[in-house]
Amino acid sequence: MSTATTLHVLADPSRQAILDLLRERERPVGELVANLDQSQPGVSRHLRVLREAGLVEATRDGQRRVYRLRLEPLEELDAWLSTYRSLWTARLDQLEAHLDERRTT
Amino acid sequence: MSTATTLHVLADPSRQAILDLLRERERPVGELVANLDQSQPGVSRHLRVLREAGLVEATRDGQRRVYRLRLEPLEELDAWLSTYRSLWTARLDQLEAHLDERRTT
DNA sequence: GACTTATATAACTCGTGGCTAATATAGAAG
DNA sequence: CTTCTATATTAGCCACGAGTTATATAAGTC
Repeated sequence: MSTATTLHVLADPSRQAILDLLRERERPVGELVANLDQSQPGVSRHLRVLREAGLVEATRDGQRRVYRLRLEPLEELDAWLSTYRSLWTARLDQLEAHLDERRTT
Repeated sequence: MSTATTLHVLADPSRQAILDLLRERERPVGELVANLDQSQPGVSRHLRVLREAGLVEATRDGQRRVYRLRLEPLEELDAWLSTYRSLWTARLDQLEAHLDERRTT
């Protein structure tokens, strides 16, 4: 899944809230609905989007479906972001170098 | 600016392409247009969105406007992502611990 | 099988966002 | 002040996405 997809899926407050809940522990849909101030179909729809983006996965438990977090897309996003991270660490390095120079001269 | 805003703004291929170009060096609008296979108004509109999200900033140079990257929102995004990063580093730690245990027993 | 609970899907409405073409602004040059 | 160049804004169109209500599916209970 592309990082653009992951970004788009993450850029929704309801879905962020779902991920925040699943970050603590896996949960059935009903428990998510109870915590989310949104209709059950709405939550199910978000779960579908998250599932298709690989950000969550579900297993059946009787008539319930238990959802849990999948970290892979977040790791990919982290990798993408790291190409920018080098820019601000470089900036810090420059600052340190500058301070070093001032100290030694 | 909220991370949700940053995520939404980043979740567009055209804007990602703009940031990729600005990652190398600052550039005037015309140079971006020349590299972007999109109309000038389209690029200007994306630049506005990026500007309002704090991801780029512009300075005048005669009749041109030179755009450059701003890292702050990306750093915020990185900080947000780091709350999840601990989850997969934890996973790695567990793996290591498991391997250690196998080695010592 | 009839009924209940848990979850998913469908149908619909409504706002947002991206694209383009046309126009406006603003500085540079003559 | 007219003209040219660089960039921004506006207006209109179309697609997408989020929310809701109603309905379907599927498992559990009696």
